Amino acid sequence: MAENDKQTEERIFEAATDVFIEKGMDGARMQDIASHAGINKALLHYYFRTKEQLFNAVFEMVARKIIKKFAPVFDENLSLEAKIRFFFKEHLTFLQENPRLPAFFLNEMNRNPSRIKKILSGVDIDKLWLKLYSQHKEELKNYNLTEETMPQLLTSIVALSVFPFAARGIIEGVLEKMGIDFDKYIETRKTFAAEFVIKAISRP
Amino acid sequence: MAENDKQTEERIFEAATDVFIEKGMDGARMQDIASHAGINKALLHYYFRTKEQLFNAVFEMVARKIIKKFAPVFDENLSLEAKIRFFFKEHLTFLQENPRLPAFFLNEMNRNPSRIKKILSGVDIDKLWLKLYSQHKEELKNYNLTEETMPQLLTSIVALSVFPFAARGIIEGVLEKMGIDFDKYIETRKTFAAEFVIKAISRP
DNA sequence: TTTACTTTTGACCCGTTGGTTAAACTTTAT
DNA sequence: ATAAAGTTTAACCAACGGGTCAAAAGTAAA
Repeated sequence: MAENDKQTEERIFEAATDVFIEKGMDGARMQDIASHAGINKALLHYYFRTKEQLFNAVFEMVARKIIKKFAPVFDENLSLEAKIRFFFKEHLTFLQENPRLPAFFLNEMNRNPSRIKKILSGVDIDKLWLKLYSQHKEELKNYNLTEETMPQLLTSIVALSVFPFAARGIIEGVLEKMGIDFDKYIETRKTFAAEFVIKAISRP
Repeated sequence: MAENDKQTEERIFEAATDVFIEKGMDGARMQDIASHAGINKALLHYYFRTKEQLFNAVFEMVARKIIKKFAPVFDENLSLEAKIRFFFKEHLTFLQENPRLPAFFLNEMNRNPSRIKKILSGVDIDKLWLKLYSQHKEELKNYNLTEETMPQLLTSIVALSVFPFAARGIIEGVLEKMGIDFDKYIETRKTFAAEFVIKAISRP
């Protein structure tokens, strides 16, 4: 039973994840989730009392998954340049496997800004920030970067990786018109973005 | 009457724009729009038969507004570097005045990908692309950029400008934790992003 | 002032949707 | 075997939400 339990609850959770990511909280229908899981709507409410609760469970899992993907950058013992290359390769591969995550996450974040604090409270951003900064203090000086420009640099790096998926529809449409394949474009991007950033921060 | 007509219809349109941008198509309620416009729900349907129709009107207007902001870059007679600086200043200022546009636009685009073709069909992307490329053929050669890397470069530029607003919630939250103001961050970004890109494409 | 027309409204309709309930069915423990 | 506990279902409910309608209010021309 604990067996079957897990199975049913997990089936529900996976179905919910799929539907919520595709349609968003507002667009998703409980009946749709139930059908996807191959069960009754009442059973859905038996495992997750309300739509809100179910959504929260899914969203938190997605948030954890996303944040986890940023962590290695702080741990790996690599030079700054190597870290940048490492990040784009790893992160873009992750997004290739989960192409709808950025749009879903960003949208739900905007829909309900109060989540931000909750998610951010779980991570000591400032600590990580300082850690990264002190790890590469020497290099950064070499690159002519101050502590002040760190937010600009880091958001730029994330932007270059995430944006193509957040705006996938339009980008795919534009690329298509010029005979370029999106997957190929992303593959190229893994190295392009890294070299782009490295060159941008290098001394002339 | 034609006077009052315009007034009412315009009030409705503006109210609809506000509500749709804030809540999205799925989250918006006709009653909410009516209240915002200070009118009856029936009157709403008198001017715009259905929710879909009203939404389409709003969305098309937003799309035009956004696309219009990209056009000048192709027309201005400036060097590539000047164009890059011009773009970031102009575009980020535009987004400061319309901070919710990116999230709304991207989300609705993902929700209904068929819009993409319709919007893209209105613009000769490939022509503009070539125009931009031929305008700066000499410089690009100088910068060591080929025609192949143009998509990577252009999407990167857009990403650096749009992403901070598409992910505003999170970025604002992170910045806040380190005592940085979002508006200040954007102000800094106008020059940072431009210099970042210019340096990235410059020869060593 | 009457007539013809447009604009605005309150009341109503009805399909959808999140959520409930009571009973049937399974499993586990005694 | 049987009682107790957990699991699953069909049927149901209330309210929400887009959309309609007929009548009232306003406007302009004859």
